[in-house]
Amino acid sequence: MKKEIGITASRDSDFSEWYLQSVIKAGLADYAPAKGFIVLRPYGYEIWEIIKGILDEKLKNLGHQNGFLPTLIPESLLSKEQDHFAGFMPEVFWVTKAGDNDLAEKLAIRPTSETLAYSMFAKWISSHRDLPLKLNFWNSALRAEIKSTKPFIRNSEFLWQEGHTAHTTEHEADIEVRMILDVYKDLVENYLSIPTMSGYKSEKEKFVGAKYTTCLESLMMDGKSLQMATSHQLGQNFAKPFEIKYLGKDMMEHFVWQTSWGISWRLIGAIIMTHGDDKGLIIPPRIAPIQVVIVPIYKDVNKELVVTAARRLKDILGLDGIRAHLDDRDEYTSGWKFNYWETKGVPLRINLGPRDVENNQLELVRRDTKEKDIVASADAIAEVKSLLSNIQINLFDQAVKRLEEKTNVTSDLNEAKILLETKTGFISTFWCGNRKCEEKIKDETSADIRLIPFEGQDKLEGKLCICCGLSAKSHVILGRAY
RNA sequence: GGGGUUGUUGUCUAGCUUGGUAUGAUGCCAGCCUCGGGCGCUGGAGGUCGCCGGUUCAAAUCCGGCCAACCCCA
Repeated sequence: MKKEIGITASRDSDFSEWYLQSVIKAGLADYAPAKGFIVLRPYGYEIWEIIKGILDEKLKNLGHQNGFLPTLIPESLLSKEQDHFAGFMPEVFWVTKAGDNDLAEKLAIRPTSETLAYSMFAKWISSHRDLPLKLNFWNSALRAEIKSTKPFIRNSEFLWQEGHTAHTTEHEADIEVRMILDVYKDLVENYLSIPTMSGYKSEKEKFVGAKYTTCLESLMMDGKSLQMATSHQLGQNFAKPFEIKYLGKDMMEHFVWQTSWGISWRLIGAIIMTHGDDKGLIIPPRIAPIQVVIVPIYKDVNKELVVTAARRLKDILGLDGIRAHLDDRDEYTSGWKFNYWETKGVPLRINLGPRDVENNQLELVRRDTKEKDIVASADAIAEVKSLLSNIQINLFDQAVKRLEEKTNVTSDLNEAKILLETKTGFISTFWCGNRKCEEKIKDETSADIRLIPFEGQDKLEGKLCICCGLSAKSHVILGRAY
């Protein structure tokens, strides 16, 4: 009350500092001793576990199986696909020694596991009966980030999931690519409450080694774009150097068609940058480690009464599958706890004091709108459930509104530049497909072609490239990206 | 890759211009107080002043190098 504690940066005037404080003060993560690395603390890890649990189930339902790959990759293996190797080279960490002895061959700490996985695929696949092979790996990847690190968004090591599949036909791999992207879209939109745009990456921006890349892009509160997920059609680019071949029904040898795809803990950063406010996090209910926190309010004389009622309430909610937590710590005042749980982004709070116990009622406080409501104890479960789903939807709707407001249409490069500076966000426009233009757009506006949306590619008649004015080949979305 | 800002106790910070015993808050510990929006009181512990070197009788302070974090631009 008297002092500025909690988050001291304003979201709208100092977004970067606000983000940092939100992450640290909510107890999600902390800086690690080694540069560029962070430590995931229990609260942050719980969010990751929940996201992981949801996605893992979806992937298994689609017939994917989990495995685990080693962390080190021999240089000769990593370099087998040349584009891939050249693309990752600048950020690879190398292991060159074992104790005091130099290694005969350098070992790369995996920046991604395509080469590892596919050296194994070559051993495991020999018949069309072995296909499709659909594997998924929950692990970490290391890519050296020396400058511009940001917790969850850009670090030298990150947690992720990488899926790797092999198929008999190109078409089947195409379908896998899109199906996975749909799974990701469902996860991000319906669980994280973050609207996404989906489409293809340009040739310049696609995954190194891929035939094409599809992606989900979302708009953060500061108007910058964040890549949420990618799903790649690898064609036979890896199958050939790795000799992943099978004997088909036609008695002939064929190379497989492959896909790879992933999401990372970046999504946690996206949640913060999409929903947070000046008090800190707001976590969508479906992925909140604590969905409802109960804060008892009492004096010495009625402590027993209130805490007993609070315990009972917590148990009742728990039995109904609601992740409820009772903060019965005696050393903090209720007012302090209100602020504490708001910073941590718990979507719903129940204030329970002597007055409420006496009147068989509760006070419900939503994190997103800060609205307070008194409800009868008998209706607690129904009210909590309805509010949680309401908050889930409201967060999504708010984000959709922002996305719409911040997506501006123009076919003039100068205007695009002005819009990017004044209104921030996305520019919806057209492009001739020429890489020179793509680079010029970046030079002039600092904005990339974030994606070539799946939608709207059939209305190109008479549309001109924003850069060169020649007739357009694609509808594209420009944005400044993380 | 280029430029800028900043490093003082767990955290934030004063002191640096003009060299001389390290400032305050918060947090932490013990006790009291008891809670409807970061309560109050008393006492206590906590420091290689980012690191290395130089100048000096004396360096948080001046000089050089290095490291790290953050910001802006490519």
